[in-house]
Amino acid sequence: MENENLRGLFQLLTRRFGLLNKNCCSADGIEISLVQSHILYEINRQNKASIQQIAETLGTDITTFSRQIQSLIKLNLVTKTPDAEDRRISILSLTDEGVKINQTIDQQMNDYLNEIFKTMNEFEKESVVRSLTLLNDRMLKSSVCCTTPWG
Amino acid sequence: MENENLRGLFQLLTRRFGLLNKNCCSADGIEISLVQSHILYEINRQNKASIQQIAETLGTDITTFSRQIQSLIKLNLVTKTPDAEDRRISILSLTDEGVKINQTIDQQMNDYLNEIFKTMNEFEKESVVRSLTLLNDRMLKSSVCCTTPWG
DNA sequence: CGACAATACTTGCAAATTACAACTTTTTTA
DNA sequence: TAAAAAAGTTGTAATTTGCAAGTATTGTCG
Repeated sequence: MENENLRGLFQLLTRRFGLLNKNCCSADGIEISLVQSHILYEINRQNKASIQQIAETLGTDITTFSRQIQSLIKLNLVTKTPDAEDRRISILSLTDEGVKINQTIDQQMNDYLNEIFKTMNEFEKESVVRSLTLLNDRMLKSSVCCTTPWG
Repeated sequence: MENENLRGLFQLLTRRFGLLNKNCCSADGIEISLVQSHILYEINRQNKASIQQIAETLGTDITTFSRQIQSLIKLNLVTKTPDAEDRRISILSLTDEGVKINQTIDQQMNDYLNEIFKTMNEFEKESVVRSLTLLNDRMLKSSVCCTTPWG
């Protein structure tokens, strides 16, 4: 069990999910990129997070991220609020429009994924969900590489 | 079981794997990008594939891909051979150096992943591997979106 | 207190990445 | 055999990205 081709499994899975994400996710007439959808997702997931926090979570250079946020603000999907206690910090949040787009994408992705899961029986489905959850948990806790204080 | 947050599971998993991939994979003094590592991986996986086949598999525009291949040829990691039967087609393959780099990255990624899997017991491990395999299979066969004739 | 370092973010600039249009070459079709 | 189609390549322009250097605010320490 030590010499599985784990990389291959992950590589294919992430690529297929990436393709799904890439082709399938615009909403309400607004076309946003894969990167932008990740940002919206993460702003929503981490409540009241700063620019730096989200940038680190996504593994993006902060200067790049700063500009990405500027774009999303122009699209009226994100807002920046100065932190009350430390005015250097900008707290990010989604606008109503941003929330809506994020939900729409969520819905679409879940629909697609459910479509795939429909080909499995209840036992397989449950096992897959449990496995992905477990993996996420262990990768989060791993000190190997690639984790930030904000998961 | 219908309203799982499947998207969230996939989003986190693929991001974490992406970070792993991003930070952890250069080899033999050659720094290659994430995109390049995917290309090497895929050229190796699909034997004797054409430029178009790999480009489609990876969901990359063919003009972009053409230039990516040019870069990899300059790095002496990939070669292009005209197809004997149809001279419009270029068959891609890895050079010895390319094979070596790909193997090194494989090794590194598998080491990291094994490190993560070490925190699981044998039953969990097996269940996760089986789940990922099943998922890959079903996504490959899915007509929903995002599959090419070459998987 | 006050200078100096550190932190959070932003902008200048240059390089890398990407994609559409238009092109060449070769093969297929009718 | 002429026209259409397919596989790649290049021109060009827009977008994305990251390092260096900047501003503004906060923390530190003599």
